[in-house]
Amino acid sequence: MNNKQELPWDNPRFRNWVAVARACHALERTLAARLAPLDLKPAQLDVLMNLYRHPGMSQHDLARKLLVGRSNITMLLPQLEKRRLVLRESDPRDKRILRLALTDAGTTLLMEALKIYNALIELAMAESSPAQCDVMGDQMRRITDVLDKAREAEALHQKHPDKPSTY
Amino acid sequence: MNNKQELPWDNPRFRNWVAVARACHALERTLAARLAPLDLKPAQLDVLMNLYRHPGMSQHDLARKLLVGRSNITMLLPQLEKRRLVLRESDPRDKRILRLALTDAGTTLLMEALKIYNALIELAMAESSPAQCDVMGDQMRRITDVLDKAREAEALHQKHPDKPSTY
DNA sequence: CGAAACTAGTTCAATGATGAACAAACATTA
DNA sequence: TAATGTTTGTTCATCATTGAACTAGTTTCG
Repeated sequence: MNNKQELPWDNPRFRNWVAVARACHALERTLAARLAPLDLKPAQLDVLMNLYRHPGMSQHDLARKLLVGRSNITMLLPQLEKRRLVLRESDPRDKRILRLALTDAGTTLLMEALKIYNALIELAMAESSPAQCDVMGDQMRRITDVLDKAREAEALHQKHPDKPSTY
Repeated sequence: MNNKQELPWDNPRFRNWVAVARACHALERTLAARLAPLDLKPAQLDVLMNLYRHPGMSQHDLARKLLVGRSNITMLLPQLEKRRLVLRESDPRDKRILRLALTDAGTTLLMEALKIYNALIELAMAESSPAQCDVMGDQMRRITDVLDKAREAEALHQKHPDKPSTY
């Protein structure tokens, strides 16, 4: 029996990544609890954050940024629109596209939520020096890049179920 | 107008944490795609991993480890039990408790899944040195600790909806 | 032009996660 | 022992997320 097969836990990268996943999950859970008074969920906060940074985004762009399906955005936005936090208007140049932007109320609520989010992050990372933080952030950005490229590469090999296959 | 109010994005900790969240989400998504051939989801892999490391766990312990509700475990386990990956047997000392353990098939499947997971992590973190990795992992473990303590502290201030309040 | 291919957004059924309320098995205390 | 409270796991209604199929608008190119 291959009993001495190397366990992934012996791999520092593996062990440390598991810690990342755990911390991420824990922080998201805590964030959800602290955002509850604003009647806002982490997913909605992500939307507001992205619209603040990139006003005029299309829903497709937003879905790509958030790494979720387009249909998710479709389900998510009407709630925010009804609460007058987000504006959705058709692009005159391309009638398929809906351009998204925050309203003033949306911006105000976002700032409230960001205070909460930022305070939580400060609490969680209080003992991490800025230098350590940057080392971590750089690694994370590299990871995101690698995975984006991997996703792209794989996308070439499997046809979209939407589009008719081009044989 | 308080137009010069400090944006969280100016805070290195905030900016770097956002990168963590993005990377985590991206990796989880990719992992889900690569686990699909095994008919296994990330949440199920988490269960198998924990049962491998801590055989004989109760469902409650497992829920705490995974940071999910107990009901989630109740919904998750029967699938794995039907696939003969997990054993669930009542503790003779305390008939409320169900002790969990992997079957041989469960262990085998776990090892397959871990190969995939480990390969993905190696790909994603290929450019991170072990030292950087450890710096990152240490920070993450600190974060998890801080948040666990915060959760504990808050738990004292709100009664369980389960239990009758003790006034 | 006009047919074919593509793109943006929506709908919908299936699946997952959540928390409150519950039942049964223990623990504690009088 | 009886009464009360606590812990474990389950049930269930609700909401979130997903991907496939669909509509409508746009581009490509013969």
